[in-house]
Amino acid sequence: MSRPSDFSTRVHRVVAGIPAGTVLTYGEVAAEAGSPRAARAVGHVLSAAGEGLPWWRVVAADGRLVPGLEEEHAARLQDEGVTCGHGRVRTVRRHRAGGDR
DNA sequence: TATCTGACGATAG
DNA sequence: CCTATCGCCAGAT
Repeated sequence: MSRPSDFSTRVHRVVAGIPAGTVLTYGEVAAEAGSPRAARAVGHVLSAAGEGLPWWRVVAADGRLVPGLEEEHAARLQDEGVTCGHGRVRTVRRHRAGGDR
């Protein structure tokens, strides 16, 4: 069957598996998808993704939110328990223990 | 098939 | 804080 590349499917699967209140970085998602260097490709996939995919749970490595959708992104994150500020994530509940930095 | 673009990451200045 | 550069990958034209 035609598949939109294993990557896009992998990314969709990973992002859809992110628990609420948790945020992962593009690099983390890319690594989970099978390519730790495909952070850029992940962003591309998310931009092409539609509803059903919690793209807002994916943020940049430096905590930066999506350019152009900072309001939307921040609103959704805060709705799940993530605090944001100035287009940037504040409190992050990473899927990895340890806390934030 | 080639080229450009982009919701990236890291380093350097 | 900012911009600039390199490296990486997938999608669109």
